[in-house]
Amino acid sequence: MIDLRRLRDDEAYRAGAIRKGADPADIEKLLTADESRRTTLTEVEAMRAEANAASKAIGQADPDEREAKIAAAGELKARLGEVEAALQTTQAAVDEIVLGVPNPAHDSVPDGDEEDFELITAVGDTPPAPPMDHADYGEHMGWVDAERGADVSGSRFAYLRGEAVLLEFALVQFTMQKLVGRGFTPVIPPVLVREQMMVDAGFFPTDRNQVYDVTADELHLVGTSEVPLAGLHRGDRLDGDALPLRYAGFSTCFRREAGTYGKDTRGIFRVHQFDKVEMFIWSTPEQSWAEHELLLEIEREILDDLGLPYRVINVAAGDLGAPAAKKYDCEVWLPSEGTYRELTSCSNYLDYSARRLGTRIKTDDGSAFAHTLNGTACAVGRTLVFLMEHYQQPDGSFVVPEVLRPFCGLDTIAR
RNA sequence: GGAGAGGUGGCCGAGUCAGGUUGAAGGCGCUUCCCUGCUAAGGAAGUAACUGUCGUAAGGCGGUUCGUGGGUUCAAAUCCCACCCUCUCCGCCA
Repeated sequence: MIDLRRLRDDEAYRAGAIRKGADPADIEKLLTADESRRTTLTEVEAMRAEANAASKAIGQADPDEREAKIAAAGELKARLGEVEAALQTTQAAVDEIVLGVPNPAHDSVPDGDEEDFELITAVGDTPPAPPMDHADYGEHMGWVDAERGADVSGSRFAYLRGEAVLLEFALVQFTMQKLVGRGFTPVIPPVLVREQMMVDAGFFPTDRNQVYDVTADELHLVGTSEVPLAGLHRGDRLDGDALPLRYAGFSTCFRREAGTYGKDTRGIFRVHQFDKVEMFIWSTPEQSWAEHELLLEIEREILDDLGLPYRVINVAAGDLGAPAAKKYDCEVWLPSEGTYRELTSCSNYLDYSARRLGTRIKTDDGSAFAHTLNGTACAVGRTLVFLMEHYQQPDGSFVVPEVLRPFCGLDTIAR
């Protein structure tokens, strides 16, 4: 949620929101609505003070004065009711717009849209297409059964079988071990959450149609463990000395992928269900940019360890999600398509999410909102896609990346 | 799934079944000071959050909050309704 006061007072802040595509007219409307809300609030509070004083006086009044005083207080209350109704109206006007205003982009974020990213670095060679793309190769190895998946659950569902499952577990173990070494606390969170959690984590109402609902119990399947990880400190007052708090969540992720018909229909590149290790950090405002770089460093290290060629981009303002002030994408070379495709990313939300979550940090002179950051450590299914293309051999066999061998006990898998 | 008990400030815990100076007794913890070779013990004072507004500031004046949301009332921690959560017992279960 946007900081209304800063939006009012800080020109650059406002400009950052507009760079992300916020309508300047909406912002004007919001500021006007908030102005009128605060005026009305002052009025209401003055009247409440009067009413409170009147009630208090009744408690101390002589019995014979009571009747008159109660009647007077009653009138006061009626008038108060009218002004309170007006307050509700202005508050509703603010609420309607405020959740739609995105977090302003950071100064270091380039202007523009999807294609206007800033290239940070590119690592490794970009090989030509292998004999089989990942979809064919998955079938060849008996690792992916998309047909049966579709029979059982519909399109974009697949069975993962055989060594692919062992590779999945190896990836998870490898990633977790690395993160524990970096001071992350491993977490397996709930994957079904209440509506309020979705709202507080910033996914509702904007991404409602991407989420599966379990209507009978009014629960929602999370699209990422970021949601329940955000809930881990909702409403807390954190001790500044204990920060940063780093969590590594492992969970299955469920996404409806509405609006992607026809895109990425081969194999398991884009599916409704996959497993992911997600990093989530609670930080002080002073530390958060350093933590953002740390997330990128870890993501790069994982890709380096897996021997995948990739590039890092600084995503342009217009292509950032609403809560992110800055986001790096790590895009890995997908040989069959001859292009880089997103595998991981990391974002700094600053205090945008914490404001809604109500997560504060105790400070000497009061409190401040925490900063939250998140990043993909390993999106398992999609990582397998890249491994299948980069590690398949001309004879159809598969060479297991060095770093995964200790975790799955395999080195070369022949067919 | 059935039956009960309960959710109060950083923590413990009164107050709720006679609604009114109770934002909330008492204790613990914490901060400052006094005493004291040091420490412990003892003594004194202070100690909720959020928010509006005024002020350069210290701070002042208000509002809101006793699980959450509604309701009754001039007035609600206290009464009513719904929901959430925790605990105990029974049943069921990986």
